[in-house]
Amino acid sequence: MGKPRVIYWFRTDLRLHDSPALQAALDLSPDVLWPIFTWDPHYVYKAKGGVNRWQYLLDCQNDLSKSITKLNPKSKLFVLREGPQTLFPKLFKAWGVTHLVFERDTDTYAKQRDQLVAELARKAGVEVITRYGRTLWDSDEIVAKNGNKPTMSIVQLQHAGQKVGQIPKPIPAPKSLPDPGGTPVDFEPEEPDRDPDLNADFRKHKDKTYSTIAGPKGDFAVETLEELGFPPATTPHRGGETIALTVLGEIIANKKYTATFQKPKTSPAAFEPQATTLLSPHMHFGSLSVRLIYWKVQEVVDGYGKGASTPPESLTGQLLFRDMYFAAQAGIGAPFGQTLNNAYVRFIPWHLPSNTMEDTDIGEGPIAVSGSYRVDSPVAEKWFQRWKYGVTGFPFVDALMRQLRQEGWIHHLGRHLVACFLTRGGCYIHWERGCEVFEEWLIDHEPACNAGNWQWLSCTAFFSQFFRCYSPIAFGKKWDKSGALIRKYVPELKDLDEKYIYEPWKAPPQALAAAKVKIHGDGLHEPREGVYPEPMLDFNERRTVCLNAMKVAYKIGLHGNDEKVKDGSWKKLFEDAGEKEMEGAEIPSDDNGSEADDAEHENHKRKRGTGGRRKSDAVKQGPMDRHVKKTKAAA
DNA sequence: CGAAAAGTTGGTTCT
DNA sequence: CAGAACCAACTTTTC
Repeated sequence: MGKPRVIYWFRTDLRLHDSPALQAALDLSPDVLWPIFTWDPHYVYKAKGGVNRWQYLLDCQNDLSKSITKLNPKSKLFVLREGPQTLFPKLFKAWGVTHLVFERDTDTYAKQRDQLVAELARKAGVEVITRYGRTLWDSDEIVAKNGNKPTMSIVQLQHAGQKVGQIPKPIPAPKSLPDPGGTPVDFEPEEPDRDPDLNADFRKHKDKTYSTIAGPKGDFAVETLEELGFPPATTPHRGGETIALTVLGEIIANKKYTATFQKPKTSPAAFEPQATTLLSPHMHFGSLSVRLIYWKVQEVVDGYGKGASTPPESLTGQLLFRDMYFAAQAGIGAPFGQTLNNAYVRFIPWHLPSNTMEDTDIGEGPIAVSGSYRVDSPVAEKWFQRWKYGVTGFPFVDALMRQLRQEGWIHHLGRHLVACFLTRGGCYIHWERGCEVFEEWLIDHEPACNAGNWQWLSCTAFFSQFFRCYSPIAFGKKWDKSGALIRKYVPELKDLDEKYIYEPWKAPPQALAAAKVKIHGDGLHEPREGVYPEPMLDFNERRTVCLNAMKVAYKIGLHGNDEKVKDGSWKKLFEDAGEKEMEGAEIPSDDNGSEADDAEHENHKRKRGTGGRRKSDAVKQGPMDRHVKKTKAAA
């Protein structure tokens, strides 16, 4: 056998610093090394991601490619426009590959994809080498040390982490890279299944991807938004390892900020600058190593002496929570992101529940939830649309939701507020609906952290003190009395008196006239200029309803894997307990119900299957990141 | 084992 | 206006 001819497959580790897998590739002393990125059809078509996250990905790829070229002018990031599942067998042969090296991925879809690729490599006689560097500790090792159970609390994670051992120290970036070999692509390209293209609505024109493997110019260049058919991004946040390292450098240069950071004391209303580090999207794309952050911060903390904050509030504490969610995901597996078949999450009969694969007749797989949901209550559906598009009539909620949609990022505590409001603290809508919206819009969207946090905030798992309920009025006021965040993101209210900025429906006519704003309608239909919607619900009333309903649900104590949850007999338990607020029960409302059907244009209707549910229920199609493997149902 | 304390980040009222 | 007491009461961890 000749000298190693190595493909380094970049995926969610778009960096050169502290990459154990890249180090492993270089340790082979390769004759040639191709740094490549493949277009995953799941990412392009099946995962709903707004243009802002795409922009961030392209930023990371462009920066990485430049950094590679700096180390070796003959090399760069070779972007191949075909799915890895079909591309690799052809590539192994055409390029004479001996080794394939990559960083292990974490979520269910990615693990299945990697398993398939490893099998294809084995058949082609290509050796596969993987390393792990996505979290502080290897999540599988954490699970093993936690008694083969998912980590459902930070204490469990900390104890398991101690048993696993010291967090690996960062590996320096390589000083040189081998030449790439030849890159013939004289084989038949294969287009992936584009149906459904969950991003179709966002595209300006049909995407031109997959027409040629090496891209429009045949040079394996990084793709553009134009090529993907997307309009320009709206986010001010930009990606790439160079920026990430600069930002990290600035953070640790401020020793006091770094060493005394206390998350609960950072303001969700701060935006220029924001109160937290905004390193999460860099961690998501792997343009910054979490271990590098950990050790750089720890160094500052060690040198700071008295007064430094400690986990879980401190900066490193935030990283521990991230690891906790990854190890929870690793321990629970495929059902982690859903209620159904998940023994670790409570069953609560929220409105707008997910359809199962059975419900929709689109097959079955390790993921039991189809990505679509049932409209059990027109009022709830309308509340959901108003929440999603930032027209609830509660200015702080709306400011946060609009900031999220425009910029792809909001402060963690802001996420708490809007999540609590949608679920247990207002609308009583299923956390999976909110999880899907975040999945679509967050530039730092991480399946494990997103689902975990939604479970936390809805008191479904990880957290249970449901009587602690965020107020859409009081919570924002505490941080931002003058309403600066509202004035920026809800410009209709920018001139309203401070006294009414959190509750504009209470403003007297003179105050509204002075601010040139009318309080009217539901925000979904009227022109937005000069008009701000009425509050969509009575918060205090709904808070009481939700809290009581949560109490009943906790007492009944069903979990996602209970037979009663699957066969629908849960309903009798709740009815016997005298509970009225639950899936299938219409929400009493003065005027909200009548217009609810109008909101339906936002989503495609999907044909219903035989799930034993009422035929009249409307069905909505949502994102399908968790929708891993669809095979036609046998029957 | 059982009781007590703790748990990343609530709200309101009173001092 | 900062801080404590209270609200009503969950699960996990510690002692």
